[in-house]
Amino acid sequence: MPDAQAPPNRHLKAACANCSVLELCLPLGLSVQEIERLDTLIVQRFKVKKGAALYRTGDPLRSLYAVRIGSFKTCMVSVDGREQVTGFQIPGEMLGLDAISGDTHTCSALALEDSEVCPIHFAHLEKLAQELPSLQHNLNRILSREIVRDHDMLMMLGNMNSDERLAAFLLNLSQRLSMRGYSSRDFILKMRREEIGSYLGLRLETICRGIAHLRDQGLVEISGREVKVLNMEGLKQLVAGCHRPDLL
Amino acid sequence: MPDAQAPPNRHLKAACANCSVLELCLPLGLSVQEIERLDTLIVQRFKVKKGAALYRTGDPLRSLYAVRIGSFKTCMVSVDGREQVTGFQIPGEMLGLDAISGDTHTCSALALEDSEVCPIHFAHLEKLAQELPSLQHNLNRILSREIVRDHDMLMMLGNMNSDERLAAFLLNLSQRLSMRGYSSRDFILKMRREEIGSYLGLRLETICRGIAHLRDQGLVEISGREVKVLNMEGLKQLVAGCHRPDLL
DNA sequence: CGTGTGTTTGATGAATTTCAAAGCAGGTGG
DNA sequence: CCACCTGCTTTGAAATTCATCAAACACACG
Repeated sequence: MPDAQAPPNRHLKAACANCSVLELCLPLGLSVQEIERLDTLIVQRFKVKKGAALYRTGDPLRSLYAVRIGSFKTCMVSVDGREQVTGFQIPGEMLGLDAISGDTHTCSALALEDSEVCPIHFAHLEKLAQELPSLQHNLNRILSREIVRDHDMLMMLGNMNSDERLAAFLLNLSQRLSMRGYSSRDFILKMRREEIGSYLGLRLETICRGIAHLRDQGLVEISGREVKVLNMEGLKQLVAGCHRPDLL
Repeated sequence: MPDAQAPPNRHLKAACANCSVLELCLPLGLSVQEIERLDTLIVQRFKVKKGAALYRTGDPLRSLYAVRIGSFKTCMVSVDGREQVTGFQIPGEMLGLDAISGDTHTCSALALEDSEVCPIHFAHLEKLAQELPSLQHNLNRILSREIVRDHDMLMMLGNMNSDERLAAFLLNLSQRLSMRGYSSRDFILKMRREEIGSYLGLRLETICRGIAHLRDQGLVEISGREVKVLNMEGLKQLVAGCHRPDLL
């Protein structure tokens, strides 16, 4: 995962200079005027300290958030204190989409490192989207894409063994990072083994062993949080091997 | 699950007489005029034979679908032929939301019994939603709710053992059926053990054994596809016991 | 230098999958 | 109407994977 600094991709930054609502304005060809109107949504941007909550389960939905710098995990907590990580978010990705359904956040978003987000006031967004059909269309797509991602997760949890899950996780992260302009081969994990495990439905020890297996096969080199992908194709084959090639 | 006939709930039927887009028009208080305009979206409704596909992975998105009668499963298929069931849909529920993100269906929807659906032409829906803010808001919520549901599934797959998953599945189905006006205590499963297993990330044999366990505890009476819930509270305790009480 | 948090590795046991076989129900054709 | 398929379900026994428990290690920080 990236270090805590703005994404290096110049194209992205240029296209959406002042805001970081990449997800909202980039995918579709909005006009400059439209982007400027979008900018009016961004009344502020603010920092979240490592370990702090951007929002918590039960909080009323005020804003969606676009990650500008840093990274987050979203997680639900059960009575007995166990937590389930439902996702990791890196710069350019959205947070809070689950809250639209009931005007209340259904999970907590915690910063994995010192981070910065752009809040997007939801009521204003809906109002503006009403006037900008392409914005609305875009919002629909973003919501739908989240559904697709979740289905991919379900597929993974239903069909893959521990090593395959880990490989799929690394590939997915690698691909998302490269989309944002970071290296797809060298990156830093911002989360602990335990959090990866929760996300993949495994224990932290199983993650450690999985890492050892991938290392033994010469596919990756992982020491601590540093990841070097040595054999991208090999990783993909591992994932595709028993099951799905299309998860990427 | 219900037999293949229209939902018995008179209130629902009355409120949305000709269409079955319950999800779209009911949750929010639309005016009669608005509902009538919504009706214009429903150019037809059509039947899908048991085992037939409503749409398949890769099909272009033309319409979303509201299930009117019967039931469906959505599933993704891997190269080696294994399938992953990502959901079951009963009358009143929506199909196809995942296709919005890429204008292409990312899973296949197969009828579990002779069924009937209302297609909702998506381009028209977006157009109409532009003019009816409450409709748009509603669509946002529906999409978001799908995300919340998927997160609940992730939580379940990550935290629960086989018996707990099965109990949670039965409770969830029971609750959805009762929302549509069917009995929450007696219903017919329209899917095979194997499909339940795929959905819950388990093998069909494990489902069988789970059923036996629930029966031994006097919680349910299941013979073949017929389900009788004997102790609803007991089921809930089982689910809540080790993990999450809020899944319902 | 001690303390705390996070990671790694080993040994053991439990839960689930796999393999196998038998039972059951519904439908078809003799 | 019965016999016989075929597809689905149930149950048992063995094999495997993953979780649990436990201990050692690494590293950052006061």
